[in-house]
Amino acid sequence: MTIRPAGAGRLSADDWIQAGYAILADDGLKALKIDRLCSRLCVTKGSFYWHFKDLAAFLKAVADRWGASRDERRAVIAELESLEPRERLSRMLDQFADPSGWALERAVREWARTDATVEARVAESDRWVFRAVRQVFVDLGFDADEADLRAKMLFYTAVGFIYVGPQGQRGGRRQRERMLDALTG
Amino acid sequence: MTIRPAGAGRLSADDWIQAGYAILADDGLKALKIDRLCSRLCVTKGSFYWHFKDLAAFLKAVADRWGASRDERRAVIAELESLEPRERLSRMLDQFADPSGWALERAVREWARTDATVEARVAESDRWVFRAVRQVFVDLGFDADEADLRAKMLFYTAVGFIYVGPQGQRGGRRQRERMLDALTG
DNA sequence: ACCTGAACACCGTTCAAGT
DNA sequence: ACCTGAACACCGTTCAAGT
Repeated sequence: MTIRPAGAGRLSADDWIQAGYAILADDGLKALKIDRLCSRLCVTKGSFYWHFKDLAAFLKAVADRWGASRDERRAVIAELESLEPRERLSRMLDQFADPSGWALERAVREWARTDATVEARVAESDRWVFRAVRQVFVDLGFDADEADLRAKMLFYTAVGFIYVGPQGQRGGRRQRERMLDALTG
Repeated sequence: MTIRPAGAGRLSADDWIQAGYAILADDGLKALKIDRLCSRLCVTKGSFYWHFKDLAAFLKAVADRWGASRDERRAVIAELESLEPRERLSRMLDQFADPSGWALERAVREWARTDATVEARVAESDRWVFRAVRQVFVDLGFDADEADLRAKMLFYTAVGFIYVGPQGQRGGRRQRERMLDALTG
């Protein structure tokens, strides 16, 4: 939230991870260099190596943190279980429609292409979310095949949207609801 | 297609670009280093700098080549115009369902996140394809709003699939056709 | 405990010299 | 025309020394 002013006390590992998140979201994995982190945090490289063994350890810490934030989102979605299916779907989609995490999400998926650990985390998160979406369609009374198909359409649409960004007319929440109506009707 | 055997004559700029494609698809943009290209082609760095001004010029050449291959695909899709809409959609989706280009497609989209030129090319390609898909739904008799919505669902589903890979049961062509039936019905 | 500053290895880049 | 091989600048890494 607040940017650490230059010379405002010592840093924690957390400060480095936050800065890593920001660089990742702004300019992607390629830009995530120690020098860049240092200039952002107004310290020299030695400081980095006091907090982290090496770049790989730092990146692992960043990935762990991302995994933790995914676990939080999973908990939020799990709590929707008590809602009726159509409403549950609506709330799930709200989670994805928030653009504030898209840049980071893309960056992490990009990262996953060249890092097996990150890839495994992303894949596990995808599987969990997909199953939750499929379950909604099962709860709506569709048979296994039909639920699978409809869950795919919705899930891939959401991921695809994060990558491509808005196309065509401005849709917004209204169009999202119409899409859900089409998929659940 | 064929790998250039070590010591088999001199290289062309084209050989470098091919090697670049392969590295990009295999291990992403981060792995696209001059040293890596050289060891793949069995030459030293000086050779690279005879063919290309610098790394940026090489990357531009690779991007141009990708743009050219997109123009070819665009032409293929444009030629489908004479087909009836439902069949046209089926053929379009066949273009996307071929996994052989997915790794490169992801790599180029990843690249686009940190390169404005590549980003512009990808965005233009996306716009063109999206409009072609939307036109099919218009031709099927849907009004502008409905065609826009259905085109989004199909387009984002295709892009999302390329990123996430198969989820749930094995779908294949049969499930693709069922999805098209659902979207066009 | 946390950081500086200088040192060293690696990859992008240059260039004179080779065939 | 096309390539080698050695040189140099940059960023990841180390470490003795500072507060």
